[in-house]
Amino acid sequence: MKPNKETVRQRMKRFQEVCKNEGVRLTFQRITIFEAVAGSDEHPDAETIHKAVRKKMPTVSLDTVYRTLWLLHDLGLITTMGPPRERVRFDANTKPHHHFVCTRCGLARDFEHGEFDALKIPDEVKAMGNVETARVELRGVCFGCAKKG
Amino acid sequence: MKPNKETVRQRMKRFQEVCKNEGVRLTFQRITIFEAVAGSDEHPDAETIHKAVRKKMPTVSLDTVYRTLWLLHDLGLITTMGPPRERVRFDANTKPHHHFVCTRCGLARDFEHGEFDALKIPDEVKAMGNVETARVELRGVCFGCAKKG
DNA sequence: TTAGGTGCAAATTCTTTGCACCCTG
DNA sequence: CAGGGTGCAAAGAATTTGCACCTAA
Repeated sequence: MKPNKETVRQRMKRFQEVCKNEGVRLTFQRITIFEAVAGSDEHPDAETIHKAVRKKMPTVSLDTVYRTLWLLHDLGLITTMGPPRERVRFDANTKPHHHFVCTRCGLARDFEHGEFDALKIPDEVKAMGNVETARVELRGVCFGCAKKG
Repeated sequence: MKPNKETVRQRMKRFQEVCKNEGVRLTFQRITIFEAVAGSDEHPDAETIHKAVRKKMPTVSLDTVYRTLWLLHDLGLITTMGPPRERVRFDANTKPHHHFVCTRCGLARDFEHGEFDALKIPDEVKAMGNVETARVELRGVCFGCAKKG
């Protein structure tokens, strides 16, 4: 489930390239924070990421984590998802993908599915604007929660 | 675009029935707040709703608006959508529907589309849990924003 | 009548900002 | 070495809660 070494390596590489191209400095904080997001598939929120990076970098502040996450977001290196009533959550998977979200525990899992990437846009929507991305969000109860009753 | 009289009437009726069934009291505040959401298609946030209901009910407090909205949500009478980095927005359209969201101005428009309601759930996701709802979110730039450059 | 609902104000929670010092390029 | 980046502390915005009074059923 967790991104494998190779995936993480690719993401780090792209991160470094984009930063160089955009003239964004590669600081220890940014590298460590991006690494944390790139190595997780749990759509962590800012505070979770902060806790994780503190292990390598005990003095990093939460506000730097926020600043860095939104910077990475603006660079197109990570995306966000905001299940209502929860904190914003971050995701280093920038390939087209979709979500399964458990309405009970908040578990959010990515999945890729070519069919969903290629949905035919209804004319009604074409009349609203230019669609750039399509994301399907499937909601339900995960088996973990279902078991607990 | 705006829900027509008949739609609003139906929503109000359902609201009253559900409240009766669930033993939830029909207060002036609740009626007015639900009416405001039911009569809008703009996915207003709590503060927008507060401003709107104040016209009819100048003393209503923002916290009552919040409490009422989440109550309506828990009763299944309204749903929420949370575009990242924005406030939670509410929606009285509980029929299966999907969203077009402008990434520039935040415009969010509902659309119905049978094909999207009936998406075939991938086996991979069936292994995660029981899917209850499927919602497609199309993101792009609306024509209003595209024009402004 | 009476339990549930409301308004007020204060508390929380999450997130952002100003500023002086620091470090990458 | 210069300008972007960081940590700290404090501000801000959105949302929730405690409590005494009020009102729908």
